[in-house]
Amino acid sequence: MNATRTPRDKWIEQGLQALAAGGPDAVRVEALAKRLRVTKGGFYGAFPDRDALLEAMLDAWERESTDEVMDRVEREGGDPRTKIQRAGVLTFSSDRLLPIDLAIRDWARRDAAVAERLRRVDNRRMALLREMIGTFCFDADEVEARSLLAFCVAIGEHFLVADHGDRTRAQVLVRAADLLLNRPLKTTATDPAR
Amino acid sequence: MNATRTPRDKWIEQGLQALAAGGPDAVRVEALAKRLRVTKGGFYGAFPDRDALLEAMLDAWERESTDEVMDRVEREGGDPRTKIQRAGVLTFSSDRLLPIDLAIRDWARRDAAVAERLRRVDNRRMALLREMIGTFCFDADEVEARSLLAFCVAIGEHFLVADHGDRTRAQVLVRAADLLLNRPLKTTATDPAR
DNA sequence: GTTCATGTATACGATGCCGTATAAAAGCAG
DNA sequence: CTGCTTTTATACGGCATCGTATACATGAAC
Repeated sequence: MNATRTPRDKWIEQGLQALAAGGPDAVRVEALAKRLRVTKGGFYGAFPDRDALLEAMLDAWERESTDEVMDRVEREGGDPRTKIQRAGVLTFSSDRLLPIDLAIRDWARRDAAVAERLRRVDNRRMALLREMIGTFCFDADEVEARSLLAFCVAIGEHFLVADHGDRTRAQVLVRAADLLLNRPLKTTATDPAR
Repeated sequence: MNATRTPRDKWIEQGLQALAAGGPDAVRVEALAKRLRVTKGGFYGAFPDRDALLEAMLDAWERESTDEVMDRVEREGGDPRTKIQRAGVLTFSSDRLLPIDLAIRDWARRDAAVAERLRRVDNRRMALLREMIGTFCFDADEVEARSLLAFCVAIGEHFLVADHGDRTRAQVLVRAADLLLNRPLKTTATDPAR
């Protein structure tokens, strides 16, 4: 019936890899074909044109990075903090999803349709963050601010190249997470006494 | 003596605009020539090849976004917080520098040489942040964490598309800045009493 | 105004890419 | 095995781009 020797999914997956590695401009039909050890002949049977592949890639990414992650987070349960941490791990520690995510963010700066998709995804992630931070912080404005900070650091961290002296980036991130996610947020500082 | 009708600088500037608008792949000799209302004939008198232009663009950007900004910050003086805020304004509120900065960050994820330049720039910015935050926070680890948070939000903010309900992004950012940069960092929350 | 250097236009070959057309090949049904 | 369907290879036209070559134009020096 349907043979489908190298199916749509293979093109989409290879396209996402190319996107992650070189941005949307790197998603080129013939290059993907080469990596699939095939010529582009079959591509135009699976997709009308290159734009259709880009759309399908975005569909796949959106589904994978919302529904699938959320499903797993909910299914495995746990308290709010555990859930949000798992969501973070599932998307931002994934060698697979993270580079795609970052590439799409840059892409979204130049393409309104991509930005619209990213908005849906980001809003769901922000909702998770709000929920978690709202369990220990009761000022709605501050919840929003902390959520934004947490999200920005999860993303922005990968766009910074600064060093931290003796410390590793991971160590600094742990401390930053403490500041944002621990209840008292006691500061070391400012000793009004002296 | 030297005529230089459309000099190197024009090509570099136009190249940076193209970079900001479409990433490194958008820096194409003939496209730049068109925008300069010229053909590419003269380009290869000013640069040996396209790569030389990219290098020159990075040189110009690096100089402009470190030395020039730092010079102005130092020259105009003020207390630490004023200085760091001015540095932030000069680079991240500039309609000119900001898009270039973001494009270079994405570029750096794929090109080690670009990443090395960005490292120099980011390290100088982090030094400013540490200096400022160190004026009210005396735990070195926390200074580092807050500096990273501040930097990440300055960058990451532009890669997020989430909404914030009734609030504007700017309002949430103000609150976030309060959390990071105001001394007590007292949290609303957690009332250990109840 | 003549001369010279330098920037500029135009034409060229080479490459890489898209999308189409057509023929070969490989799987499936009977 | 035969015939049909689906995937693949190959070849093509068209376009954009790079970098080179060469002739033209323009400003500066004299």
